[in-house]
Amino acid sequence: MTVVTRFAPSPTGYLHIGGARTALYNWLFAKHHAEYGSGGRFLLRIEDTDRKRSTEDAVAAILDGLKWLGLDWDGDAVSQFTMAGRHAEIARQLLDEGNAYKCYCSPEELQEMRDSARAEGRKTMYDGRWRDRDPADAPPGVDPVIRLRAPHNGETVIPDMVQGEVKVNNGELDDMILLRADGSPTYMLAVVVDDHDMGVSHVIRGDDHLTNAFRQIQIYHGLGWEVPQFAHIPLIHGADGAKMSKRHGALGVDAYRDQGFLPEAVCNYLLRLGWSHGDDEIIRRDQAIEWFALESVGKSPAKFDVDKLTSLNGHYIREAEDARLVDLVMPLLARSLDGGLAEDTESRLAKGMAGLKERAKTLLELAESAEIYAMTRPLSLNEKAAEMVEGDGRAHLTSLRGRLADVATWSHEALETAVRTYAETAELKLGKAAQPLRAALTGRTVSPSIFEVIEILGRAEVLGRIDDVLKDG
RNA sequence: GUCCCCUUCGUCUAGUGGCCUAGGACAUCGCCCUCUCACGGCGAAAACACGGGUUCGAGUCCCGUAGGGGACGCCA
Repeated sequence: MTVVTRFAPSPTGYLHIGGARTALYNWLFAKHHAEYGSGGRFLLRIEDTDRKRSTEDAVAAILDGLKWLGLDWDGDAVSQFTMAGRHAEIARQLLDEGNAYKCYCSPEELQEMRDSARAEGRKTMYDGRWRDRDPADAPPGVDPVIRLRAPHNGETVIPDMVQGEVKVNNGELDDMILLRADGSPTYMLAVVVDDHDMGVSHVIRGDDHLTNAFRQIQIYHGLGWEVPQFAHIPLIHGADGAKMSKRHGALGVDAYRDQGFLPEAVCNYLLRLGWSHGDDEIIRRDQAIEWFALESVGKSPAKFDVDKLTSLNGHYIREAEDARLVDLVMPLLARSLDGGLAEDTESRLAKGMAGLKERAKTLLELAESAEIYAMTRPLSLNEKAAEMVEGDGRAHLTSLRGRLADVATWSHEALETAVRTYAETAELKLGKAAQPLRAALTGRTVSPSIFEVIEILGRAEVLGRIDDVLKDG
């Protein structure tokens, strides 16, 4: 049997990190079955029935986020709103079959019902006052809502692939609204109908939907439809232990992109947040597809830890192709240097990327360290670097300038030999000579191997940068 | 308040009754490597929420307590 999963975000904002993980798990589960089972498809449905809160921008942001993460969906994204007619038709069917009824309560009346129930410590449920009332009693001029005639006795159980069997007494559940007074479907009805119509076999979503599943199962039963497999994955919590919500500082995936994270790092991190495969930490996508199973999803919520994401990101940066990193860094450099890039920045970066990427944990750090190849003369030295080219440092620099000018073959081996020879003759530790050089050539006290930097910058630029420093002061 | 769920190092987790003196990863701290910073290597510190059972034996099973979370909309 083919596995069909779906990701069903409501377009009220960006794709936040929790949603991204839900999408990842759905995608992985479908891909796993596509490659190792008897087929799998991953669908995308935009839950835009709330017209007031849904926006085009949000839809675009969500699609963008998924694409950035590399989570491609099968077929076109489905707009739930466009299915409203179908939803109403099903509500009508339920009504005709006696599994639903019209309720003429006003929103105010319901609010009172809830308020007094809570005040008295009772469950805040609809009391079913129109469940068996004669429709002839309907107040004139009031558009009714349609409610499900839910069972009052027995229990409803969710066989959940992550949470196990979760049960509730039907007495705890009230008759939910399926169709609003204006004829539009509620979320509960719409999800069930759409999942059924789209042939969804596995509903993998956040744990905050677990209690919704009870009600949805009742709708499936009312319709006589087969209930899909459920898998409610634990939520991601913020540092304070509460659910990561948008108003809680949860960031959109675009924010992580802007902070210099690679999509593969974000995916790897998200995958490991709540799921594990023994002691494995670095898990490439193809490996994830092979290994992913709902059985190994944990049951407890996890806190988001940027440090670990950052560490993973450093790993993936080191592993990334140099050319790709150059492409990612160039626009960042253009921005930070305000367009004033050295002419051969790109070719220098191509040569220097191997040394650069080893030292960066984010693309932002990478771009910052890459500035040494992009800046035009004269460089401005930071405070510590400026100190380093004073006094002894200045003297060494002067000597070193001469030695470098005389190096026959401009290779980092020959350059290193030249500098080492100088240090030995002057009876210096290599660092005493290397640091002033680094300061003069990069304006900083930290950089890739200074010999590599010298080679890449080229003789003219190197001598020029040294002269700039020796000139002033 | 009611219902549902969760509980192993600071964090993510391994662990499915004996292999646990509880393993790995991130973070932290030391040492090594070293032209700086990283990377890498080695090492340290760090956890089974608590209380009862069941069992020859419990981190692993059961019950309770505490703590945390989620859901209780004509939102999704």
